[in-house]
Amino acid sequence: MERDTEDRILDAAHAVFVRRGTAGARMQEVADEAGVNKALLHYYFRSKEGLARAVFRRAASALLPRVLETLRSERPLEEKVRRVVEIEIDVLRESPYLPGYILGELTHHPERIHELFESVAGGRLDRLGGEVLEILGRQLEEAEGAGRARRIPPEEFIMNLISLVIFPLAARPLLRAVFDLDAAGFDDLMERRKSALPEFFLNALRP
Amino acid sequence: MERDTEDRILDAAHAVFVRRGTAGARMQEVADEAGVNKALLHYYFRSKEGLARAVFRRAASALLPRVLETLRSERPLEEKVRRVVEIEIDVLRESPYLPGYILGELTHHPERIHELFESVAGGRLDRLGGEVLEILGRQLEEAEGAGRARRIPPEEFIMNLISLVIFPLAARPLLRAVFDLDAAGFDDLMERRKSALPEFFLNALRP
DNA sequence: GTCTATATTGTGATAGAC
DNA sequence: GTCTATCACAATATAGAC
Repeated sequence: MERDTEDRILDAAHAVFVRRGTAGARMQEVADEAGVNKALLHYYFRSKEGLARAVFRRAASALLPRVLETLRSERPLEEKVRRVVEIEIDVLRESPYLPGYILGELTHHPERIHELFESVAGGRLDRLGGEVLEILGRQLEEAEGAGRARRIPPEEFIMNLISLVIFPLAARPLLRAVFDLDAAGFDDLMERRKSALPEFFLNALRP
Repeated sequence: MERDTEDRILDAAHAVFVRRGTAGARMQEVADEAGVNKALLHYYFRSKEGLARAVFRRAASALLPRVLETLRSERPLEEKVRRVVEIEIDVLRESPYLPGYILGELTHHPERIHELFESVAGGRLDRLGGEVLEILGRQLEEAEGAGRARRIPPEEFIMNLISLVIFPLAARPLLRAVFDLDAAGFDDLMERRKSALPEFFLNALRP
């Protein structure tokens, strides 16, 4: 059965906007990709800006919520690290343009951060962030008390983990050039990273 | 004394293109910022694409060469780590949009990677990359032999170091939102990072 | 080298038939 | 809801005077 037209348009817009960036995307290309007429895009989303917001919200939803939920859970730290790494690498293998798109949008349209807020935790990203910090802070203190970890603030924990996972995928073309890798070589590198990265990261936490 | 007109235009274009992204930048805005007429931009750079290439090359030159040179030198590993962190944080404090711009451009115009090649090492980025890998590989082996480090491939060393330095600056608006920081709070975080990050990273290398 | 004026095309958006 | 036709203007690029 055919999907809803609105959904088809949003799917098409997602593909086009993420690949080209909002400013570089063309409404005509979205219409072609969705197999409908340009006018329909305006019927459903009123303007290019409206479509851009919807796409950005959806893109952010694909990346953030699962990671934040994992970090907020009561699993042990070691498991959190392994899960976050695996989730992100798997999601982004299917969507190689996603991290570059989000970082580019945040840079060139900083006001889009509001969309990101609304796409997560019902607009209370700061509150969710606070919860995550609290839980991680507690876990890190416990690990420190038990001599299993050195002292490290939860902000640093999150920032470093996310950096290590996302950046190589956002900088894919650059890394491929510097390391002289073809597409398959890069995929191998990422597959190895699923175990190498947790090892590296957990080693950094040792006392 | 007045600078060269061509330089003034390139400076203006750099400011505008980095802030707006290539697709979002307007030639009129560049002309206004440079204090000249639109037509002059075409006189010096022929087309918007020509200007975009010049800007991208220049932006890449601000980030990559110093880091690659540092990594290629014969300094001890510990010092390399500290220097790379300090250089990048200082450069990017002055140019907050730079990493997001570069990652966005690489995502939306992957062919720009050629500009990046030419801006570094006279077009032999892969060769320079190879040299860096060789030197770092040797240093890491020595450290491993002396029991000062665990086994880690040089690709992983570079990838992880660069990720940890650049990503938080590229994702600045996101981190500010999640951690609920104002501009000054974020600057503090980065200043602390100059010592916290080398500590974290070097700890990860221990056997 | 630098400007004004203009050509030309691209692009988001709307009106109105079906 | 979906289409065709068209508008209005934005944006790159060029011609030609000074």
